[in-house]
Amino acid sequence: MPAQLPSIVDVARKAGVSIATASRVISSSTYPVSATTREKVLAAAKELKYMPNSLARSLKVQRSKLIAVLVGDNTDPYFAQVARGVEEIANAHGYLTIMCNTERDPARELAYLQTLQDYRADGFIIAGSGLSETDYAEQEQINELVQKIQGRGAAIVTLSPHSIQAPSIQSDNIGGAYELTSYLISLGHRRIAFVTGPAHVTVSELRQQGYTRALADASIPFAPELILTGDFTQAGGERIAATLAQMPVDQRPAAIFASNDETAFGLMNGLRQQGWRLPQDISICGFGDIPMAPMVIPSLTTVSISLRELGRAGARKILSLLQNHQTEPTIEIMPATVIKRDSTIPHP
Amino acid sequence: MPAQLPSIVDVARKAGVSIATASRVISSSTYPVSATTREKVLAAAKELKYMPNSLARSLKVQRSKLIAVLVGDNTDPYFAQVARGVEEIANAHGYLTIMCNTERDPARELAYLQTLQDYRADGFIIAGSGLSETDYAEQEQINELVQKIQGRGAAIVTLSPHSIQAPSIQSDNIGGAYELTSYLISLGHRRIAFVTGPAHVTVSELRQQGYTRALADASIPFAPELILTGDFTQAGGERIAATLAQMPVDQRPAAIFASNDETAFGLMNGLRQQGWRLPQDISICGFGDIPMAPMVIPSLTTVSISLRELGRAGARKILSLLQNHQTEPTIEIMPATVIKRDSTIPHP
DNA sequence: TTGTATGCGTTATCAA
DNA sequence: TTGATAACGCATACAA
Repeated sequence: MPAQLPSIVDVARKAGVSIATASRVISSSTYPVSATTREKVLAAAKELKYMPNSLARSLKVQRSKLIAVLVGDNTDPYFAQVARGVEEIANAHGYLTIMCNTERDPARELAYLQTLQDYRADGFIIAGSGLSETDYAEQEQINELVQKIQGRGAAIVTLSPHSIQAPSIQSDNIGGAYELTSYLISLGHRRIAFVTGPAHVTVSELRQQGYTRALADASIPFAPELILTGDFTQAGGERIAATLAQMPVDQRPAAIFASNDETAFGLMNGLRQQGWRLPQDISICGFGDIPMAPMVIPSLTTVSISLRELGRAGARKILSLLQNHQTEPTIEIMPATVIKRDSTIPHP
Repeated sequence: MPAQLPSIVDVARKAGVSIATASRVISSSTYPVSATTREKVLAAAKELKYMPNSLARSLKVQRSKLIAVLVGDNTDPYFAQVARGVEEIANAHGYLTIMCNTERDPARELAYLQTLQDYRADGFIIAGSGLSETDYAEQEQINELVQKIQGRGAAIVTLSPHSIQAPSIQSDNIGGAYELTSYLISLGHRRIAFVTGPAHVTVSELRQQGYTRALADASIPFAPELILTGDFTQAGGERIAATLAQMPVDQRPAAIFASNDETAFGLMNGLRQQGWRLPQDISICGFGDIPMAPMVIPSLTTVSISLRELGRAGARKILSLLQNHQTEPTIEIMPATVIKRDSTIPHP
């Protein structure tokens, strides 16, 4: 038998004022209320330990102060950092952050969009799971839903390339990969392998573009056999390490650029188990600069994309969109910087 | 000029039925509705692309289907795993998970509790930030708030020792630490150091208890100088490594038990910089078994406490509490198991 | 099986 | 400056 919480009606009664005036002081409206009655209301509220019902308020004012952050997996350091940045800004502005793990599954992404549309979330930050594939089943429904969400005045921002038509803030995947590859080249490496992420994940594809361009700009011929298929996991990296060990010695790459840090860790671990010495036998680098990157031995050369700042920027964008309603799919790029560490050394 | 979304009134009108019947089929109530009218309503809803307003529903039925998960920092792998487990179960049961980073600050914890009480969250999972200190300023307010939350039928569960009086599910910190210490002893070590967490963090204190008991049971005298003060961070571990290197050789520990994995990583890194060889010069182990633990070299011996399962258990507990209203501060213990890896070797 | 009407707790409009 | 009341969108007790 749960007890009822006092409502604003109780506060008004106890203070001996109308429910309207009670509401005015509680909601700290700009509407004029005399100092004395304000005090009375405040006193009554405190005495009753009144706590406003945000659901009722949200229903009435048509904004929930809820922000959904859709991530592939909140356990992944990449998404964790982004989500943290979002929560930081959101919380500072009185918004709540709802964590949605889509598992990079469009069906789950759609389901969460739907659920949070039902809750009338004010903002949606799509942090990942951007698939380049243009024909997955949910595509159409998602786009339609996005339209409705924007139509009712809610804001959507994507933080990676995505089929969703909405403003986007992205880290400089191409530029970062270009710089990193160029750095490897400057170290004297020419046979540089690239490990992709899961199929159709756009950030991986963009990084590959940067890699390809850097090679081209250095007039290094592209070698298809040096493109290895990973999946953004450590296990995937280890699998590739096994493959690498099978390659004829003269075909082996002198350096490997893994499209994310986890994969690089898997590579390091796997290669070491095969008896390779790091970084003497091969230079390895990753992408993302997750917290563990400086900790491993040898410390990992990688690209820092300031995930937390990306999350902050996304949240700020949501807040500004909520002010001046805009839906054009503009795109802002956040800088990425190469972090040189010990896992990459000059070519012998 | 945001467009209005269709309401159930529109659906009812379009279907040519009363609001009540429309509501019955939309909310899939058990209330009998003829097949034909049901079809009409469904058709109207689909045509209007109707999406129910969860805020209104929540306000009416007095349950929000919101679960708050209070963590110290969602970026910390410990909390990330727990939160993932919570979200997994919550989502499967139609609940939304709200991420609250308290930064281990009681003031922020209180603020979030308050905010989510305002949103009438159905469940609160306090995953961390349990302080053993009994006299921080917010103590009283938090307890009072907890009473009100439980009083209105919402559920609270803590996942670590906490001053909050509520059902709790905890991993076996004492037992795990006891087993781990015993394992070190079985390897022949006698001078075993213990690195604490931040002051007053209870999980750290419990782990220390396990450590102390294991020593006592093995009749190894307790050496106060072997208790080192850490803070659960890598940087803290590195700091301690520097201290360790200063110690007279004959006073140095043969093994170190760091109260969490991050600290152990910091130790490993710091000691290596001082020229120590691992694990030959010293055995190191941690607590938590975060994803990185098997990846570092040497792989880290630690205690696995199945964080994700802890999160799941917490969420399940919330769901069951929502059924049979209970507030007694019972406590369930989840097993912890020692994971033996390469960072610990027999004493020479 | 369907419909009417009330209320969940707010805010906002209008009149006083 | 204050107050009565409608409305936000939905679910349900009660009537029919």
